[in-house]
Amino acid sequence: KKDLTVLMTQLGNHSLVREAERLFEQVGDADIVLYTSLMKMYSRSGDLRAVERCLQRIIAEGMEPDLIVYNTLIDAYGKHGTIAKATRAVSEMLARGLRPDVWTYSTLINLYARHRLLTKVRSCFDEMTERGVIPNITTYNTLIHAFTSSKDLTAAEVAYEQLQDAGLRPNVWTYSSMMKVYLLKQDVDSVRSCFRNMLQQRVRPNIIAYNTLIDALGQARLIEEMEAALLEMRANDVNADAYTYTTLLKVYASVGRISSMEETLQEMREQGATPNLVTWNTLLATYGSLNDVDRVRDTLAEMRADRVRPD
RNA sequence: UUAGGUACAUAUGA
Repeated sequence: KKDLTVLMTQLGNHSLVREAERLFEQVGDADIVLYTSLMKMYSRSGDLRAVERCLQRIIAEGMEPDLIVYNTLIDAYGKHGTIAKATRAVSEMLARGLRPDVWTYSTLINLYARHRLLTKVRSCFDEMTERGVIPNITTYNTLIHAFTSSKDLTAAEVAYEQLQDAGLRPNVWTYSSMMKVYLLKQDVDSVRSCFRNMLQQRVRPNIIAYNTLIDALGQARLIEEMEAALLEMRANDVNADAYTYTTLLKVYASVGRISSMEETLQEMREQGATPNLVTWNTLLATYGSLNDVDRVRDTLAEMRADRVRPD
């Protein structure tokens, strides 16, 4: 039961969801924790109706939905539903005497950010602090991302300062987010120093931090340094993923190094990374911009042979 | 059982 609980929170893949459902029914006496992870699984697979059914079942079986159940529900509405539904879930939660916590507010901030409602993002943060709920590092990371996606890079930098003033320590998510901010400002020096700062603070860069660094160096046309970063990443036992390779393909294409791009695609397959839709689109766009119709045709055929559906 | 459940970051084109 414990294992299934953990497993389900990591699933979103449709065939595995069906498998997990079977196991769930076999377990029988599901508790609220198992139900919550089932909700998250459905949320990840985008099945909002199934998420709602979980809540109904929890109630039908005489259990009291707790704060975590509602936080999961609100997040599901934020990702796949409407703000109105999320707001209703908050009211329902309050009616049950549950108090929104730092997770609830961070979820709501993220929800408003996804809907590009920057004013609501700010008012939600203010409401949180007024009610004595202390923002944590994830709250600030969410804010930084919210400001970044609405192109208010200055606000993102202010939030970064504020989190440190509040005595919080940036984590790898924070550093990656700030590297993206500097990348968008085309300030590769700041990207580099942010990465170094992360190392200095003994925060271990993960694949996302490296990918962001590689993208920034590539966009600055610092090809040698980008390749050095890739080597350093591997030396630290971080394996390149589809994002890494797609970024490399894009960078080589942008500097007209088509053969390097093709070698990289080859290497990608040798390393067992699977080209995805974005990878194929990047290749198609490259050959398309070169008016290389034959290559476009070949690439499209390869893509289909790989069972990737063009969008 | 001092166990298991919820929020945040990276690549393409429109």
